[in-house]
Amino acid sequence: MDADFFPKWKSQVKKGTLTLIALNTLKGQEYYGYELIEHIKRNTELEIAEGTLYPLMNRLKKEGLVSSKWIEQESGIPRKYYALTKAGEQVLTEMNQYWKELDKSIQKISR
Amino acid sequence: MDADFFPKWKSQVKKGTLTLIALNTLKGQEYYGYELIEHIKRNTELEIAEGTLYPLMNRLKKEGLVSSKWIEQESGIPRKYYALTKAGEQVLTEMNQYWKELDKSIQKISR
DNA sequence: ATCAGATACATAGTATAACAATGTATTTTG
DNA sequence: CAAAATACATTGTTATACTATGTATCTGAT
Repeated sequence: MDADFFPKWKSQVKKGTLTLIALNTLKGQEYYGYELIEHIKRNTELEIAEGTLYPLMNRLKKEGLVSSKWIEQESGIPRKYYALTKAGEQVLTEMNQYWKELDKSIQKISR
Repeated sequence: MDADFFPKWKSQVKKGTLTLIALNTLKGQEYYGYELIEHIKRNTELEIAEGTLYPLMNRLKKEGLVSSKWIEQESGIPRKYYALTKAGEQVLTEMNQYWKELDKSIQKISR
């Protein structure tokens, strides 16, 4: 038996799930990348590697689901803030609906 | 915008999720591959391609989470039945717990 | 009787996404 | 003053779902 099965499985479950979480987090408030990672870690117990988040946001931007803008800081490194677009909101609604059904199915078969 | 985003996302969400669903389905009852696909399709609205399920079951077998045995049919092609092992039951319990927490987090941030 | 579709297994190749490792640069804290 | 935290980013690796394809048997409709 592979003792690493569970951690590997958790990593696989994140595929897709992280997108859902990131978009939901951006609903109603803008965040910059590093802040998003911290916020998600605190609110979901989920670790997102930086090497996961930045490529993810680039994909979402390319898909038109989020927009981004650089904000200069009075001191320090400028921050790139992400915001949910109209298209992003629409897709997110579909995604949340799908997730709900999925969870319902899993609850049904796992009892 | 990429109109195919949503279908592609759904496919990504299946990564890991299908393992959870397959193992839960095998809890309490044995199924053969083709039957598993049909059963899952009926109970979850989830399509599992055959090219997904058979490699998945082989992985789970290699991990020791399921066992398999061939059952000859009076007529027709023999069927390979899968059963959850003790180790599989234990891991499944962890997985169901993790999923529960994950869903709770998502419900929290998506309101 | 024949042919299409369902049943039942399986594999090879492709695409996608998470992660570790690495890199740059600045600011804060001990 | 050095280490840790902040803040961005990319490259290469790994795991998994899917399409396409292949084999073989059985059932139902014309």
